Amino acid sequence: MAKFRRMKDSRHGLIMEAALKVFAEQGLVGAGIADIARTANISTGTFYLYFQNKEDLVIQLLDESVRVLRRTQAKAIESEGPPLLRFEHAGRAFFREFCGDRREMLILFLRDSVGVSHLVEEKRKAVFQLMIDDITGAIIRITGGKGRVARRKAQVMAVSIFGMMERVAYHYYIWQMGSKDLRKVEDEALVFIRDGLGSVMPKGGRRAPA
Amino acid sequence: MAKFRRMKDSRHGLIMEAALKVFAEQGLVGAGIADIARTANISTGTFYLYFQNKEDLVIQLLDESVRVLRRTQAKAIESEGPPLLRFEHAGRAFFREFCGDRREMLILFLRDSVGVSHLVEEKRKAVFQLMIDDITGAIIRITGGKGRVARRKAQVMAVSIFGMMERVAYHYYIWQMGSKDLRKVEDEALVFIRDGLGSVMPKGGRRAPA
Amino acid sequence: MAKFRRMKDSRHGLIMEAALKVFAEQGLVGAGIADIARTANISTGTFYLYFQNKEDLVIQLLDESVRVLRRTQAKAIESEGPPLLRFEHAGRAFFREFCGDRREMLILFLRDSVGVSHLVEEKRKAVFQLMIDDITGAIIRITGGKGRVARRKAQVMAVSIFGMMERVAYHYYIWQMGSKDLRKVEDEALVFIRDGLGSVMPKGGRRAPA
Amino acid sequence: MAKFRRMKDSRHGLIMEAALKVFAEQGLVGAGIADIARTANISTGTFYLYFQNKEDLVIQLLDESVRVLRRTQAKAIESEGPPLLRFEHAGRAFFREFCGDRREMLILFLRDSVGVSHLVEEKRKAVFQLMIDDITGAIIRITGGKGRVARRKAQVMAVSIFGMMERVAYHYYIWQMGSKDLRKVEDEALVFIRDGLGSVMPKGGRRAPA
DNA sequence: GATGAATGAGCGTTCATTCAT
DNA sequence: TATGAATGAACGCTCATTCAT
Repeated sequence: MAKFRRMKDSRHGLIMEAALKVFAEQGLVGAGIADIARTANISTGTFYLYFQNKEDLVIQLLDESVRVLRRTQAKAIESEGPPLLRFEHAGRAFFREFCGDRREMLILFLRDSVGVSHLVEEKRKAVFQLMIDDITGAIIRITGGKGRVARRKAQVMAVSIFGMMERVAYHYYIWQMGSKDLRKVEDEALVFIRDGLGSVMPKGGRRAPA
Repeated sequence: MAKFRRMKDSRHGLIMEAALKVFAEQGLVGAGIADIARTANISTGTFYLYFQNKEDLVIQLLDESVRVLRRTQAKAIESEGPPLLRFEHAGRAFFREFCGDRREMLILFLRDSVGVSHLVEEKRKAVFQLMIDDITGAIIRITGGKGRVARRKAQVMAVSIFGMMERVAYHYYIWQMGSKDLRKVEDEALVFIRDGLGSVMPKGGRRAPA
Repeated sequence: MAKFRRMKDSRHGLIMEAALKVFAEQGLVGAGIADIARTANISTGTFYLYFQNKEDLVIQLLDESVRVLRRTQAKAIESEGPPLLRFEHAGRAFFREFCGDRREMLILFLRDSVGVSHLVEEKRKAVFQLMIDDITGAIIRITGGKGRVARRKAQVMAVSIFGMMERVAYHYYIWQMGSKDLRKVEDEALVFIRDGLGSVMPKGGRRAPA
Repeated sequence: MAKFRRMKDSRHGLIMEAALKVFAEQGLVGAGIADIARTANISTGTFYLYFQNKEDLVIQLLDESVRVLRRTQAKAIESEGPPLLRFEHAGRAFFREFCGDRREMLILFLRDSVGVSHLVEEKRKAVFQLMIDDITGAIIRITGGKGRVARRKAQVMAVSIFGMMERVAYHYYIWQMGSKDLRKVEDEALVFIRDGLGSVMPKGGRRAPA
């Protein structure tokens, strides 16, 4: 549980941090094991003491990134207030605590791990499924929908919301295009989601944007 | 303009078709120039008569894919009816005519061209900017917003909508996860967008889903 | 059929010659692909145009060596004279035309290909079986033995004779230990075999040593 | 002398036993120091307390194997009866007590130590010389030959006989090809030798095969 | 003595790119 | 234009050996 609370504590974590940094700078393909090892101040041989191979590293990095992301989400969703507000908190946590504070993880997650190999892509599938399920559950809790139609509807929404968050993150945090006022961008994205959720809200649960 | 109306007409286009096929099957990293050449029934040497290098191929492929995508969008947006409906048509065209009919381009666009190299990533940035601008323009036309705030709002929406479409495409068309009823998925995604757009609509422009 | 009559004619053969030389000098383990390529005046990449990998090279080399060896044997066995004499010719051909003229093949065959990998060892098994069968057939022809007991006896003899030839070759040709008068060594080894064959000879087919 | 009477008594011997086992299973090249250490229940560091390096291990193993082999031979040769019979006993002892009971040593001796490195090959030369000298001595004792010609003749015979035994051992004990009735194989090999020895026997020392 | 984490030189192999034909 | 054999830099990975504890 505390295994990676501070990744730098262990050699294993140290290498992961170094890899994240190097990947963010050079891209996954452009970064060799030697680069990672150099950054982590170890030898290439030592790298293979902690990871089976480069693919294994990417998968572990993906795992860790998702663990971090879900932790921020879980904390936000457990905050006080009505469900919709807590949902909004989760969105804010994604932008601030993940995109902002763990930019390198974001880059690995959205950019470097895409289309790399069969195994990594399978891992991505699993990881996305997990995130989608989380969001789907939250939507169902908010909207109170029942039945398989409502479930599918909620799932499509979850996929949509996740896609939105991703692209906003890629656009404004990774590429740093468009408005630099990330707080406003974030607000508007969340309003968009809230209004999108409107159609499945039980009653007059929709309010004017803050 | 007519250069690629039918890619297979030219040698150049033939290679691009072959590359799309091979990339979709083996991934960009897993596919060598030799594989592409074999599929296109040419020699590796000939490949370099038409493309500077692999990167150039990817960039041209990206260009062509976006050209195709924008053509379907332009056609849909030019259809008859109120702006919101035409916007919806564009969404449908994306799913049916691009994701469905040009799956290989979709895969290149969303999977294989991600995080490949600096140059390709720059191209992606440019291409995404283009698409975002298209959508932003359409949103402004629909909502009639004015001023820089409305513009930024519209842009964030455009980014959000594009992200949604992407992830839905990736999830249901590339990974083929979740519901197999693509028509329903598509409907629900579009409803979600339409409701999201609600907050910036001039008046009671929102209707119940079809 | 004429594929390797003169190995140097083809690039493929050129590499094989180079490899034989390098292996004989540095041993199979001590010789890298780079060494072979340098000796053959090609690049490492070119090596892989002609051979799948190092193991494949060894197996092809083994194949070629055995082909050469069997050709000398076949030619000798087809000479004129009584069976026993022709058998003796084959022995002489082994020493002079294989051990003497193709020393590098001998070294690969008896030294470098031993215990290298599962695949190579399997190849060796097959190749030895072939040689043993050749000799077994010749013995049966000479002694006129019939039945399964005679066959097993002939096979054990064949294995024994082959082992003898091998060790004499290794001792005097590879290690170059003991007497330098290879002609005399060869004579005595062949006499030993002839006398050993005595026990299965039909009648008074045994003569005093020359 | 008593150092290895029971190899397992000492740590040193324990490692040697483990190495023999691992080499027989994985081949010398396929077996790493780590594998040997694991099998011997020690750490890789400890390995280097007892052996200078891998090469040293192989050389010591070769030494020990030959020591064991020569002990069985010496015991057999000291048995009662006429010289030729005692010689035959030695042959039987080789098959039963070495090939059969110490198969792992046989494998190291005939397969794994071949063509490994310059140093190991030198050791092999020395070790083979020793064995050849033993046999040469025995042959001279049996045949009563005198002079340098007889000596060379005896040496070639010794080399031949050793080669025979080797190949029979490799074929039937290591590869386990051909007849499974090892007793009969052994008988026939020994008869072959006895008859081969005939030419140098003083008088009518040759008998019909058993 | 005993450990086992750390090392790093070295290897086999790939593949985008070139160029003589 | 078209070819495809040739290139060689670059990579991932292994493993015998060392040494601080």
